[in-house]
Amino acid sequence: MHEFQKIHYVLLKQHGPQRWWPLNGKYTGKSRLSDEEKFEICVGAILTQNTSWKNVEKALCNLQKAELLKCEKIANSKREVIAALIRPTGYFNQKAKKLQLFSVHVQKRGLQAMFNQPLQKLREELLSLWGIGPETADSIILYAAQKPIFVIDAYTRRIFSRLGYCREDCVYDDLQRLLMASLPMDVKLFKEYHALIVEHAKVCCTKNNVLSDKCILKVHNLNSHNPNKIKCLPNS
DNA sequence: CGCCAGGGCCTCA
DNA sequence: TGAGGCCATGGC
Repeated sequence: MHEFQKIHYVLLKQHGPQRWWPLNGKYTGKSRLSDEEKFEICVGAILTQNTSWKNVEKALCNLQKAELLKCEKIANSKREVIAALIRPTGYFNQKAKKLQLFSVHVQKRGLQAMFNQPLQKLREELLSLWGIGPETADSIILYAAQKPIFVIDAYTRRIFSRLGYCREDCVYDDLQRLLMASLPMDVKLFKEYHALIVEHAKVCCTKNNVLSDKCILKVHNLNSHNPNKIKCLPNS
């Protein structure tokens, strides 16, 4: 078994199934999603940019209560109305713009038509939108469109850099290629793996806490990887 | 008070 | 391409 699969197994054993993506506060982990649910995931993916999920939940709740958590509603509302509702997530002016540009695009394009494309086509289309970067695009692809791609975020970089596989400031696509090269293209695996990374980072791999002794990855000696053996990700 | 949180865009060299 | 500034709230 490759080490990346072993790490997933160990994290799963410690933290249990995460059942992402959370939908209106609940973790169901279901794979059949309505268009409304898919859209809600997209909204959450945008709102959680550099923001704790707690604050995103408040914003989603506000949108829900105002009955604006729908593509057409967000697309046709006033910018200030959206901004006020998503205020708890911070960057509310920018994010209101991002949500509206995304919603207008989806409205014109059609969610199904977009998501039915091959993965790379979908990724290019998402990345062409203002406000959608690689992590947000990949979160949408994996959790909303349910196509196999590994989401890289600050937690992923932190954990895998501390395990010796990359630099903490490594290039997004480089780390993504490294991880995906040794894992089966499995949507459920990628969903759970990413969720487990987030959970693990929150619980015992925080910024100021470098692989503590209670960290299961350290216990299993999975941090013995030598970056000189397998080529450390080039940053330049 | 400071740091951090499931980033991304813009500018400038 | 890369470093640095900017966006901004809430929890601890």
